[in-house]
Amino acid sequence: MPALKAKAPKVPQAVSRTDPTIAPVPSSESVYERIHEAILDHRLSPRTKLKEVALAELFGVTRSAVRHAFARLHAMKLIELRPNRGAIVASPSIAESRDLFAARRTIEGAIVDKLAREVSTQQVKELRKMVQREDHAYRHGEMREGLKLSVDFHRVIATMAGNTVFAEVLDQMVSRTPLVVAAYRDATRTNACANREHADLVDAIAAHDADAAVRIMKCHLCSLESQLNFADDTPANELANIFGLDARSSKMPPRRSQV
Amino acid sequence: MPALKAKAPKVPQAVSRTDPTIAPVPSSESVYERIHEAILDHRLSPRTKLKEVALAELFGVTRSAVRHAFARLHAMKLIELRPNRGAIVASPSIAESRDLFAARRTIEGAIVDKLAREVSTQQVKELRKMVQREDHAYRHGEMREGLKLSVDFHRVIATMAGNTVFAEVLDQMVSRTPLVVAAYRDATRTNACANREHADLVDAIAAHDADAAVRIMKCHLCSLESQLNFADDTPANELANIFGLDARSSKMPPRRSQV
DNA sequence: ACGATTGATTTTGTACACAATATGCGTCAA
DNA sequence: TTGACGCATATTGTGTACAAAATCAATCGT
Repeated sequence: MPALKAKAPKVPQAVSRTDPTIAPVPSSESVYERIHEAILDHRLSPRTKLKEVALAELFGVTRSAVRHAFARLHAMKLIELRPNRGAIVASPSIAESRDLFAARRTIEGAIVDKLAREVSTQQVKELRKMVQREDHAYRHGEMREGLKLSVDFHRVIATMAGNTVFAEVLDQMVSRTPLVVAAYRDATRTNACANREHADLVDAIAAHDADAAVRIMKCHLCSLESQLNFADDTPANELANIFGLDARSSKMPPRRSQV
Repeated sequence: MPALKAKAPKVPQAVSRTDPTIAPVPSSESVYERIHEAILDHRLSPRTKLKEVALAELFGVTRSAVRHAFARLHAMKLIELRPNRGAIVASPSIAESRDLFAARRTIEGAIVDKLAREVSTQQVKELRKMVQREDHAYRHGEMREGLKLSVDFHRVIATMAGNTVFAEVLDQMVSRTPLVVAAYRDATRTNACANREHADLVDAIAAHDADAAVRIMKCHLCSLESQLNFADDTPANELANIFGLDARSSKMPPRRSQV
């Protein structure tokens, strides 16, 4: 099995590190980003096991790099780190998901309130451009790109509001939301991330109407949450609930796609 | 110098790990906790350099353990990790400090609002006990213990409110606050962490008066913030401001106590 | 035939060695 | 005396080897 790894123990450093023109970034950074992105656009489902060696070989880095990336992903609450049992992508519970949306409502409410009062015309222009690009993506059926832009929209608003602490906190929450959606998406409903609401929000912000902006933002988040199915009335889960055990661990075959 | 470290390369694992009665916890955990506590009660000042080997020897662990602890402390924004230049305890900027307090006001506002509506008599009893212990500590001049209890009070309130996402986020913010205080404490003012305000807050919560509770909490945080000195009109800092450089790095001798 | 047990294999945890980088000091020239 | 340069030292970064633990499979006993 370990057939393609036999070299002299010295000169372990890749030459690219010494050549400043090729790769000046620590290798764990790219691993972090790639996993982060994969989780964001639903290529990695909740509960998927993340094996260190498999990922290391896949990305052409060492296990240490993967491990560093894991530490950061865990800090962002995107993966779970089970002692001696490795990492799996996080699977937020129903309660946690609800808490997340509740927290987003109050934090993003505060953010748009602040932004609506202080926004510059330049910023409004940028926001309109973002909504337009998002709209374009959805119209052309580029769901993945649309989702990314839609997530970025929330991040940009948080950054524009100018409170770095809020922006950091919200970044984590926004990153976690796709996991919630992946876990509880209602298959019967279309999840088109209501682009119209983003446009309305920008209008309210542009008009410096803080109250309206807050209302629209909270409404937007509620509408997102309402598209999810927290009922979970499959037999397996009812049993799990009855005996007070963890729900998703005993689902059908919960897509333990090994990578 | 490396006089007391010469043993066979095998059997590197400490025996305590194999003996379940002694130390079942990963060694990095204790390092994390000890540094965290030291930052919390001002034994470690902002900008203090944290050397890996020194800490490893001090705590009797390996460099790896210290490194893991650093990763977590960085995720909590308690230390800064400068590539190739090691770790220093974080020194929040003035803007960041203001943002932190602003964020705490809206988040803790939301938390007490929720708690005031749902609190149980049992929880009220527990809160009263906490205020009492805090009061006791301050009356007996145990400032360090009082500070710890005062911080815990905010954490307990967040936990009681029952939103885990808020509780986690607030935990980070509460942990960062002592750093802000350490950096900008006004020497001329007494920083007795107004115990009276905690008692009033519990009264409002017990009375299910959400509006009053929110008002008192925000007022409490404003009062904390107002005890700080963000003016920073020392000559050194004026120069630093004029040239757009970081303020605290050029202060007198900013206590670079090496540990 | 079913469940428990043991051994082989896989997978994670951690110490350590060495490389890369930064820091501090002494020297030298202007 | 001041500033720049270069060497010696100190400190951090990372790959790798080995140990501990978990997982899986086959066997055995009931």
